[in-house]
Amino acid sequence: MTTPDATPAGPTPRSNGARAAGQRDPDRRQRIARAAIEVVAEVGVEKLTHRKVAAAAGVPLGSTTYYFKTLDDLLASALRQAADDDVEHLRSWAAGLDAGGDLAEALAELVLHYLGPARAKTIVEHQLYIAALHRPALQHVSQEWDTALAELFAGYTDAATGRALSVLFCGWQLQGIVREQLPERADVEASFRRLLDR
Amino acid sequence: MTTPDATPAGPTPRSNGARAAGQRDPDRRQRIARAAIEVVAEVGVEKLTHRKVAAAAGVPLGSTTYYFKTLDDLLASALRQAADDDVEHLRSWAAGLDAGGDLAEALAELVLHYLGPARAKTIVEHQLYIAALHRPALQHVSQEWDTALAELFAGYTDAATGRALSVLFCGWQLQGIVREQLPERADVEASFRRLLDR
DNA sequence: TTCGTTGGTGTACAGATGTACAGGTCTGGT
DNA sequence: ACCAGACCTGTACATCTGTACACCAACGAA
Repeated sequence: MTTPDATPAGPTPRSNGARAAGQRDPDRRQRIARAAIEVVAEVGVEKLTHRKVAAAAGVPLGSTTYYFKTLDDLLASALRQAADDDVEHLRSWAAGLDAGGDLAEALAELVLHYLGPARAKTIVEHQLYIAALHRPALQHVSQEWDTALAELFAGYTDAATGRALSVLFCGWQLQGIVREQLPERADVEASFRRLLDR
Repeated sequence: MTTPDATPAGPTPRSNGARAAGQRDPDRRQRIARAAIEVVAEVGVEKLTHRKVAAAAGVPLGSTTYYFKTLDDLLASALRQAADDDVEHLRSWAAGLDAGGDLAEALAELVLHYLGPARAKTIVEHQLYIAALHRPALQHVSQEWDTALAELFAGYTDAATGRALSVLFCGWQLQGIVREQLPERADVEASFRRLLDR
């Protein structure tokens, strides 16, 4: 992770089968943004550097500064990317939701998914979310993120309940990521049920 | 904030009325830790440096490295200090709570306090909390923090409800610090009430 | 008084970092 | 075939960072 020589784009000017200078690579910007997310997951926001991202993305250092003028730009794109990916994931979860099913049960399942299989993703998202606190330009991305969550949940109930569900949902995530032990599914489910029952 | 010359301990070896070398100052360690909290509040964890803390605390650079071998040590102490201060604040809040009063109302009030007058404190605490994610030695501090919260709330209800209340409480805080607009007191109160009603 | 010990400071240094930029390579239009 | 411009890369540099450490001041014991 310290030396960029593991990347396919080696120091050889050309002749290498890897990508040479001048070649178009339209996805590269997004690849770099996703690599930044990866780096944040591994080392935390406070140790995010151009060089680490370049190494993780398999691109030369100059490439990261070419696509992102400043490190904050990179962080901003990473946050946006993470938010977009997550909202999309949530929508597909909602699409697969049984119409007549138990919402409290499904929400508990979702929480445990975010704290189990998708734990790394959850951690990154919270890191980026908090990083936005000192970057006014990013705050609206974070806001839209949990607004989308609230609206999604509101679709099954009403606006106020949707909001409350999203708050509780974020709370379970936040408290979950600092503990090794997952919360009891029954406890999570019961808490959602209480918000849903009138 | 760049030059440490604003501190009472100037470069003059002695003669100055300010503290000279060799003088005892038992509170200095704690003062530095609190200064670190201040710096995090201003610039975020990712830009915490020995020098900034030294400037904020009004001590020479050598002093911060004398009391805290490494920067992570400093961050750890800051987190512990913040947690201790907060738990103490919560306990005094609980002590002043009317025994027969409405808990949902009081909790909503508390949330708005953390998002209003004590907003800066809330932001720092979340920053430090998240920073602990990549520092295993610190995770138990974060855990104890919200465990204390849950136990405090459980004192008025039961263990499961206390936990749920603390989760919802953290959720409101988290979503609140990225928005300028405070949540509606009625909404917050209603959400707590739903967890409390059986 | 004398002197060892503890507490505190200023400075130096090696390493890492963000960023600019000159130059190289390819593409698409004419 | 030619060229203008877009795309991309490697490197250099000023700056900032954590940390070590030699030095000094005060205190307390003898």
